[in-house]
Amino acid sequence: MPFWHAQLAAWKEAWQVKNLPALPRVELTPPDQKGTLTLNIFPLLRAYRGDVQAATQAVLQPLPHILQAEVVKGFVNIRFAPAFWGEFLREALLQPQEGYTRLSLAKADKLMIEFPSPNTNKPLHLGHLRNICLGECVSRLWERIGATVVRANLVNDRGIHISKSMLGWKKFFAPATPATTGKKGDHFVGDCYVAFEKAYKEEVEALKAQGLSEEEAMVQAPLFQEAQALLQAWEAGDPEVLALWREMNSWVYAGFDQTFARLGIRFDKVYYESETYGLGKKIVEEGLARGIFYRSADGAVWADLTDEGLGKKILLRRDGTSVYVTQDLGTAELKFQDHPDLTQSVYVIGNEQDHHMRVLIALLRRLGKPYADKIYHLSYGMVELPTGRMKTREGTVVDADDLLGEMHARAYELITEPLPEEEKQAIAEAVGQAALRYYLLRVEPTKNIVFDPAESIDMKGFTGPFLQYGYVRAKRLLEKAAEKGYAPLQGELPVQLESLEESVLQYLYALPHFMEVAARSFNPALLAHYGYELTRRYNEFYQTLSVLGSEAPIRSFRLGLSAVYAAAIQAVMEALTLPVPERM
RNA sequence: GGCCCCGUAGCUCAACCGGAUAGAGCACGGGAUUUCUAAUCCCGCGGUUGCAGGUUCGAGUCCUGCCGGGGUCGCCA
Repeated sequence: MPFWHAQLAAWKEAWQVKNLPALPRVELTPPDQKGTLTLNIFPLLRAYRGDVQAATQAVLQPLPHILQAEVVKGFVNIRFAPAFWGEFLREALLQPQEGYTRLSLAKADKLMIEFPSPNTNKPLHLGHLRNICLGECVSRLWERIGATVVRANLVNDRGIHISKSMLGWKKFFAPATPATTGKKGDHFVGDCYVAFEKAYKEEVEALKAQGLSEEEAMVQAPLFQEAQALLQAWEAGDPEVLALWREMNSWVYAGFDQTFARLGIRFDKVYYESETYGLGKKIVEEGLARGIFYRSADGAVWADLTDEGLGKKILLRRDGTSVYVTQDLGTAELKFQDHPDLTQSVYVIGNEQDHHMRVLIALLRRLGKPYADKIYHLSYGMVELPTGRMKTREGTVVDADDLLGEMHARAYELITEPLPEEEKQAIAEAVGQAALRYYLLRVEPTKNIVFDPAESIDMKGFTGPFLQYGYVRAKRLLEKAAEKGYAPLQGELPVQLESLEESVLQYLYALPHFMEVAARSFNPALLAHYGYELTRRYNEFYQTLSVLGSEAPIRSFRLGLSAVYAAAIQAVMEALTLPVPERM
């Protein structure tokens, strides 16, 4: 409901006093109709026996400053008088932080938001960037509406894939290091992993040529056997294996930290699966003892979830080592040990793991964990190439660092303002990232994104730089006004407003609504579209009407409008994780 | 085969609890700058919302079936 929240509360109250059957829906009036807000009174007509006049009057009575109300079918379109907008702009300007762009709606909520949880055997790619943008954006949105947020990263630092990169290093790279090769640590380790996969594939092909099936070949290949032995040695605590593991991880972390820093994200808490899988195993043992799980003849431990349509799930291999879900059980428990007062535990994970997450929640429910129902899987679609999925082994992965560099270079080319080199670099970084991040956030999380490396990400139109540009122009306008001694919202208000002004005001007014809905629905795309539409309207206003050149009361009002626009779009960009440049 | 997600203009996406004539960007064609940054603005072109039923004052939205794409379904994470 796009009523600025404080006013909405008063209005709702007035309604409850009347004891009417239903509140009318409040919507933004569509652009082709005259008005700012529309009250949809269709649902009320029954109570008023089809008397549109009576229903309209009842609805309008508690609202202040109505200039005009037009009834079209079941819709009551309201326009507000300049006095209303003057009040609104003043309040928004007085408290751009607490009252307008930051809300106190979710003070009781405390969320842990887990992202991006990378594996430590390859560098970050475009899929991780989508994950990071979503996770950080959702975190900021909830903070904006008043909640406490704990950002958590879960590092998948153990498992067969790690053994593979370790073997890859031993066989093909040792004793080289990132330091000796000058390569970024995560990329270096990624190369080790790819080298392993290549050699492994060759072994599998050779075995298949000898008549083995694909499945047999994959298990019997010497490199795979070696990797498994390495994993067992790791779980047994072999000091030599652990030392190499630690060293290679430190290379990867140094690389990740560099990319995280460039993206401006940090975590309140980092979990390592190497530290949580033990707890996971313990939970499985307990479940086994309580008869919730069972042991098969070969010694593996299972959960039977067939009655929930989730099939059977292995929890411990026959050699006793843990699998993915085992460590996730431990991590889930640990999160609530660390923060017992969490109201929600959010996992930002791709939709390829929808099934896995359902299994995890089902297992926790069976174990009687009260937090099982506080888990929310923020599932998002894949970032695909026109040719299909990105695949490490085929070298079609779009590397995060490469893409950031490319965006920076392209943004740099577009800078026309004469500015010092250092500032140009900073702007290029801000604009490049905004284009990339907006591109990833403007699509609803559930949908797949097709990224075509041949067609670069746009900087014009429905893009991040579009929002930045609107902001920069508004700020420069305000600066120039200040130089001339013009102040916003001084003296009298204009007698009547231009429709282009009302168009901007309508959207400014709706900011808190969009902020709240985007947060609660975990859907940044809503705010991305809001920010675009708001800026589109402001640009139209800016392009068509003069601010500095207009008469005093109008100028002052338009400056107020511009100041609130700047505050609003800044808040939107911050929530969407877009950098906010002052020039471009 | 079972389950999950997706299907809207040539392409990329919207449509807030079911609401008014389904809207933007890109691309394409035309136009706007003696005035606040042209990464902007204006005009034009572009639709059987995958198909068929159902629910109701009203369906892109909800329900059923089908078609197409993707994901996933006991020992990768």
